[in-house]
Amino acid sequence: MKTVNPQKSLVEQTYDILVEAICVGTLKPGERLTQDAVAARLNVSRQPVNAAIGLLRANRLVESAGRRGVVVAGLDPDLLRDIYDFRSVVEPLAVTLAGRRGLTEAEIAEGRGIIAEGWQALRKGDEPGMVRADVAFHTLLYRLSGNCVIEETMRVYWTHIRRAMSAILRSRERYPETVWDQHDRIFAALCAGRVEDSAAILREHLLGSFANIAGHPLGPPDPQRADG
Amino acid sequence: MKTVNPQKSLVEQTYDILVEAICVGTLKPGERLTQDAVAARLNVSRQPVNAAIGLLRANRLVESAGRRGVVVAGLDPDLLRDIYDFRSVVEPLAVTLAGRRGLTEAEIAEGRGIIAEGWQALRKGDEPGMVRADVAFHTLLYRLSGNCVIEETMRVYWTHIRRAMSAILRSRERYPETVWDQHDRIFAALCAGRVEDSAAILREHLLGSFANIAGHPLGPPDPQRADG
DNA sequence: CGATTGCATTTCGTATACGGTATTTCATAT
DNA sequence: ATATGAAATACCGTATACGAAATGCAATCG
Repeated sequence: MKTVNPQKSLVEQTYDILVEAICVGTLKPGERLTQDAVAARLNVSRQPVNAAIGLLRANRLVESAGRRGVVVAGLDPDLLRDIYDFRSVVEPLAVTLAGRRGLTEAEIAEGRGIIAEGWQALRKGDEPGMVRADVAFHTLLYRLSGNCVIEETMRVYWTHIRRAMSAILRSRERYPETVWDQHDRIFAALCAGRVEDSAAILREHLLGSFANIAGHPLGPPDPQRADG
Repeated sequence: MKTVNPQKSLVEQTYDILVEAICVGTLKPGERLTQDAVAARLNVSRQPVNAAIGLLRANRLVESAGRRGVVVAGLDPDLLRDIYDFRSVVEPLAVTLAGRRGLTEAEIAEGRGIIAEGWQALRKGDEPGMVRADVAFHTLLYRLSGNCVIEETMRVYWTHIRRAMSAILRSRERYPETVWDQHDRIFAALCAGRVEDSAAILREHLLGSFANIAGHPLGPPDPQRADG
């Protein structure tokens, strides 16, 4: 029979809701959040909201506004550059470690499934689907590395990457069509044991992804437009 | 004139106290912590303790024990291996970025000061001093990189590295005498602009540091000895 | 003697209250 | 019109209370 699903705490639920709203753009950069307002909106008390906002602050998704709540952090080009510099060494390490430990048949199948979903989303022009598959693909690489530090560190920073991706897609820019070809080749090389090839293609992929993001004006938002 | 030092919140103070106790070994692996006990000990209410323990849990310094509080995490050899694998790519990136942006005279002086303190601590056999200087040296590299992702990520993991260092020193193992020679050479090469040399010495340094840690039995503690 | 069940205790999540601090608004003086 | 001071308001940190959930232990049954 089915097992009982453990309930997420109110803190976790609150955090997830706010992260999602920030990533998809429902909560815009510069928008102010107070604990009372969020608590009223989500029909909980201030205590779990305080804890969730503490996590958002720690993950740099919001910034303190003195004793006037917090504001949703802007898309910071400097932070994104730091994240991509970071990725440029961490993700090749991830595929190196993954190649070293080898992939199981199930893991190979899982990777191919994610890539198939990415291709399908590209065919359909399903941009949110492409973002989801993109996240799933890179998260898989971290998991395959078997290195929990890579996995946990990147989980935090992917919220920022997702925000940038969503912002770019909202401005009607196209999702680069080379992405899934590159994902395909990265994974194929990894499965074939050609780890250095895989790492090289990954570095190229990251350079391209960052060039796409850097070429898009994500500068600090006009505060007057916070209510836009 | 001097600026007013803003008071640290009770949450921050509680977290710092607990981290310090875990790092220096006052709180031992396997030791159980409940919110009521910590609150009574520190003379605060449970609320800031709950928040601080949440951060400790997120930083893997404690582990949940169901509805029986948390336990201080053991020194996990797998986690330390993951951290050192991670460092092996992140720290060379840090010196690469530092070399790219160049060092100011003040930064060069600061680095030399830290290294001098390290040598002095070595001469005096001041092991806590050596650990502090070690932390300060690597933290300086992260800061010099100008990459906030490196800086913040490594800040978390250095609590684990410090724990391992403290455990090794408590077992009367000697602090490797090559450490400060290597720090000296890493920094000298960086200051001279020989970034690849600096990165190469750093990698060698990390291999040695990890070999030192890996060679020391840090395995999961005997739970019966939690009260030791 | 081992397994099961019921009950008491411990612990935590979260709601609410209170006080302090920072910020904003308004009134007054120049 | 501008500056300044006082008052009001908004917000957050933290204390406390309450209820739910998990755990441990003892009694009972097979």
